[in-house]
Amino acid sequence: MPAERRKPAEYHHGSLRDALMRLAMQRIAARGAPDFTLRELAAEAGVTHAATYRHFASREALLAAIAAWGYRELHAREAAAQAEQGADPWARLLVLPETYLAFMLDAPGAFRIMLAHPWTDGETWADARAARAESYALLEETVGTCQRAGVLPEGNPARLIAAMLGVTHGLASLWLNGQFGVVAGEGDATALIRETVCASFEAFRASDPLLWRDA
Amino acid sequence: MPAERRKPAEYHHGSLRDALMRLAMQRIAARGAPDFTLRELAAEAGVTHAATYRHFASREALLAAIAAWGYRELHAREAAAQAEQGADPWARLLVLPETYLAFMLDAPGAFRIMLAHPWTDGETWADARAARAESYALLEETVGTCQRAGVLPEGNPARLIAAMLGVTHGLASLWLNGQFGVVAGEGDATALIRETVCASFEAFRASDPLLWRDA
DNA sequence: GACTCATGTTACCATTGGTCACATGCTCGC
DNA sequence: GCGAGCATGTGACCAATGGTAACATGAGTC
Repeated sequence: MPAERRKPAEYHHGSLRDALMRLAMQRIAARGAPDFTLRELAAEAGVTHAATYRHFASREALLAAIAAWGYRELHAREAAAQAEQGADPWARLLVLPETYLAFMLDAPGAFRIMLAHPWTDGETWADARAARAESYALLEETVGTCQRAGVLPEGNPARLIAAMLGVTHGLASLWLNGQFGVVAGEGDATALIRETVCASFEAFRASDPLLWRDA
Repeated sequence: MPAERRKPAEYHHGSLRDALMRLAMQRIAARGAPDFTLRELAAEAGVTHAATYRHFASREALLAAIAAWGYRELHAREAAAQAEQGADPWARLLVLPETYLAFMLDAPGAFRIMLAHPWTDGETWADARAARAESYALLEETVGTCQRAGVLPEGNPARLIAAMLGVTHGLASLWLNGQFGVVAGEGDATALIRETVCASFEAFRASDPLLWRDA
């Protein structure tokens, strides 16, 4: 981490914005909550806390920037993973939760802000919201393709999407909050999660189309 | 809310602890995050902020108390709902997410602390953790009964539980964080959630037992 | 080499969570 | 019925925090 800290001789940091985001994500991941201090972050970057306000309008804005980055990165990884899968719609669908969970392990700090942090309304989170919408659109599109190809049951796609997003996001959320041990005991939780998500998707695929029809 | 505020004449509030918890839950529900101030809470209860420390060791302890109360209340409601269902194992299982989601609508403030707030380690959250474990045990037991009765596929119960808890908790979490509109558009989100959870459970019930077997 | 703009610093502020010594009043043994 | 003791509330105080503003420094440009 001393890589972040500039030598005192230099006045300008060079990439303070990125450094602050990295440090914040490290701390969120380590402490399980965004309970760092701007002063603490700035100090580790070798800078006064007031300097942070040159790059982020507020502490909350730092978090929002992390969330936006996270959703964009996730979206990029999902798109790349789908490209590798070729044309098989089911493979392209299954790769989404896979990437989602892998990203959670790679960047738990960002993930926590993305899905366990209350985004207060207002301008601050607008960018993050846009990035999130993009990421969700990919899932919608992929599910639509699957339904048209007959590899997912007919019915209201919103229901299928909700179910899939629910399992994936739900297990991720449980894992992030350390609530997973309660239900699954010890052992390789991440493998269990991946396999459970996959099993659920298969269950949805083979399910009765009547289940997903609107009332 | 003036019910909370004692008349200035009286020195003792009478039930300050409960009043503070109620007020905190109101604010969390309204603001979507536990970003209230102890002073603000105390003022509305008609009391100095220092008085709160007679009832809670810290701000965090207040949140922990709310979480513990929430899990105990949830557990009580689940047990009561099951009792009403008689002996049918499947009905007793389905009533659990139903109660879970209904409680979320009744007490969104508590719910948010229960599942979207990082419980830092330590003594503070010990009570909440115990209450949570109790609540989860009920699900485990019910799923076990269903498997033995043949209304749920064979296989590692931990996987089935994870899947069920995943959808339920995941959709609840998405709803709480206002992320549900992104996938489902407008309309009665709560009905969609309930029905999606139910559909998922049915899909799991009718699924191939091989899906849930350990690798 | 002077102008300028981005970036960082110092000094400052109000607010917050938390503590402490003191005040008040309910309750229970006598 | 009354005094002691304990739970509960108060007021004054503290260090730390997020945030702001005026000033300093440096890099790039003409």
